[in-house]
Amino acid sequence: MKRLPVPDQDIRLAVDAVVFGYANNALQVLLIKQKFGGTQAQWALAGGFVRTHEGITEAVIRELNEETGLRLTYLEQLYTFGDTLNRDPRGRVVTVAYFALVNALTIAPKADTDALEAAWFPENELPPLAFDHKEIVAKARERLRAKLTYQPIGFELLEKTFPFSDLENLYCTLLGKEIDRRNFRKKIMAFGLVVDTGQQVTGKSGRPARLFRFDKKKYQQLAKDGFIFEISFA
Amino acid sequence: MKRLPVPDQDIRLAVDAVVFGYANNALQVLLIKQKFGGTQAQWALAGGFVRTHEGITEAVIRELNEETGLRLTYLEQLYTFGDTLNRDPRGRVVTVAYFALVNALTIAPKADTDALEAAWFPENELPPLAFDHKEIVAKARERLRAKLTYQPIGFELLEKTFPFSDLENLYCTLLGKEIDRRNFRKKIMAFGLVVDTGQQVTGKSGRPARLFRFDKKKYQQLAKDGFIFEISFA
DNA sequence: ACAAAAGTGTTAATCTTACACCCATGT
DNA sequence: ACATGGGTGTAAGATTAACACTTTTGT
Repeated sequence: MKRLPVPDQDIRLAVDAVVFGYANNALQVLLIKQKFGGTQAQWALAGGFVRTHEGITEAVIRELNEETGLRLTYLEQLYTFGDTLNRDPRGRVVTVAYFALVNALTIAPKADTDALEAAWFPENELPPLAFDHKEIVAKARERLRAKLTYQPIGFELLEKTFPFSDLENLYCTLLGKEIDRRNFRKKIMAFGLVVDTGQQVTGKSGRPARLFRFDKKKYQQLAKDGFIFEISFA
Repeated sequence: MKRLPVPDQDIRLAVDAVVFGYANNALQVLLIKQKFGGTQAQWALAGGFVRTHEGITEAVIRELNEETGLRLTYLEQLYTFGDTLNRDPRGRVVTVAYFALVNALTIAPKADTDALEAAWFPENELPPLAFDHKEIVAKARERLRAKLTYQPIGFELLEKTFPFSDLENLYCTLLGKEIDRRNFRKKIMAFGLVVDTGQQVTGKSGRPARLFRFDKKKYQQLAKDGFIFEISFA
């Protein structure tokens, strides 16, 4: 088979991931301290260059694993940043950004690989970021806000079983709105996708909370038939 | 300034555009007959390789202009296809796909440039497509369906002034639903974004239709303040 | 007994749906 | 006069929004 012509191009392809977690009633963003730059090392998103023989999604998963060992609960492509020619001082780099969620802020420190330091920052206390990563985080934040209202994505930020108030808080915090607790519970429960595990959680002050679980299988079943998890607020 | 290291990578970056038009009560897709392949030349999306010193959006616009001379009414990034290593026989090619709309199916034949042939196909009569372009079109189609219900994107497929029935038809056709004409008109009019131009269009049989116009400026103003053009159907 | 958080129903208002006839023009 | 597509209102049903007190535990 004839090898068809391919153009000369001096463009690198990278991937970056905006990983969100939820802790202390606040949205947290995962950042990595860059290797290069010495004392001026900046914080940046997890990511790196795509290898010639790996898919781009494969590449993000690999980079995230190398840098943090995190176990993701959700991953989707976000947007490709390639309109700015000098986003990266190393040359022309186009990056495919991903949007990821985790339900536990556990970073496995891996001394043997390339990450110097990985840490969680509350979204309103982000340090200065490398490249155009601030813009990428903003886009991811917007995606998160939007998806919360039409996909059951909030559950991916909570542990498998959770008290209902955690869910309430998550929605209030991430959407920046006060939400009527009674109406919220009614709406969520009406889907029939959140089930009572029977367990209770005690320990804190106040009445013990029951623990709930999101029935993901049932959701995926329904989603196939065109069901949309949609929730709106006053 | 020290030149930082950049990896060896043998990946090309391309852009492709799914351009939709609306004519004869049907959604139309713009396709280009590929230059290479001789008698086996296949139809494909408009697109090509990104140049080292141009932005990716710039690249789609350039390619579209070179190949068709089309005047777009809407353009946004769709998705980046880079998980399949052999999507392109020429080697590892990652493509950033764009989603575009036009309100007139006018292709300027440009003999001097690279396009052999460009043509519109109704969405249900697409020929076999090159690479994974079928998948890309499917994704764009899905985006179109989704956006129709929460962004005033349908207007981009109509001429500047249009009879209301065109808008009705467009929604019915593209969403594959029967829509109550009275309710539809009420909902659309309630936004206050579609204004009567006072003109009428006659010529066809039946009562003459008034011509309307979408007030894009007003929409953009409202959109800044968080307004969402949302429309749902029974 | 009190503090702290969890849990729960009803009503009014709004929005959505279903539905059928008259109007203005060309032939 | 009739055929063709354009234009319009109302009533019943469904959904959403507003609102406050009781329950269970720990201290």
